[in-house]
Amino acid sequence: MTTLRRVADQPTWLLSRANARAQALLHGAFADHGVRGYHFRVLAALDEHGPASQADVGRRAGIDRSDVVATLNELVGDGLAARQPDPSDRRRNVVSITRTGTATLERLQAVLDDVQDAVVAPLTGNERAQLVRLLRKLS
Amino acid sequence: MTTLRRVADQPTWLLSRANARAQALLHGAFADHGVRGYHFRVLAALDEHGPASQADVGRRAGIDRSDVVATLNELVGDGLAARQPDPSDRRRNVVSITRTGTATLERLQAVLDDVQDAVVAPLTGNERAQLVRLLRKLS
DNA sequence: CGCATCTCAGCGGGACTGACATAT
DNA sequence: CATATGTCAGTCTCGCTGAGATGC
Repeated sequence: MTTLRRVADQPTWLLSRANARAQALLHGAFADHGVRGYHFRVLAALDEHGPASQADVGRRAGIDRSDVVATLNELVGDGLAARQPDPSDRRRNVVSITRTGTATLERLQAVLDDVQDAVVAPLTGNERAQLVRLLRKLS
Repeated sequence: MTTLRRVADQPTWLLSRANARAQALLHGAFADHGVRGYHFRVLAALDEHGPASQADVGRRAGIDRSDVVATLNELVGDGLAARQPDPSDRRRNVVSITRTGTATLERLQAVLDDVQDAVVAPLTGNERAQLVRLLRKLS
């Protein structure tokens, strides 16, 4: 009856489905630790690249500047990150991760690792490497 | 300074990034035609599997049954789908796609095809097949 | 001047929850 | 009785837009 391709076979659908499952797992796991994906991403960006302006944090974490503000408000409020005016450019804040933030990040990374394992569980080692390689080419 | 793995190399992040890009393209393209993803998914499910109850439509399209209600309200309002009580089970509605709905679906499928091509453009033919195969194993 | 940064308010899609009435 | 269906109201994350104030 149809001349259409099966939706369930199409790349964007598969991408969306797989992502929805992974995100659902992550949301639940992160929620147990009182954080959202944005929190982890910002902390990870700060840990990876060191202190930076909010705009740079946003670029590195793939988060809009306006969302970085709210996320940072919460992280600073929880003592996981620090925000100080940049003396060399008074438009900017220098954002850095605190010791508490690093400790939290390590716990969150362990949580993420578990989720990763669950997500890619159906794949062999070779397939996992292949998947990462292919997805990297799409980003 | 960090003992953490680079976020940008992790499967769920790559999945999320690739999906975000694809969804952004889809949102824009579908918006130009006045529809959202849910509309397309429901129409495609009806076209693929034929008339069904709302609960079945939701299962086939991967949409929660409460969201199916709102989506169907809009599709029926636009004359793209029809909703009739099921005489053999008075809890159910029998939902079907209209001729107008089929015509719209075909246009939307063409829109989707263009997006698919753009999304997987960085990949070779073999890589695209591989990606689909791997993503299917994750769903 | 143009441009970047930070902030605030708000929007909209998508996924989900809880509850309820009705019917099987 | 338990279960399935349709409906309604509401929540949450995420991604995004627009505007404004400040400083480069």
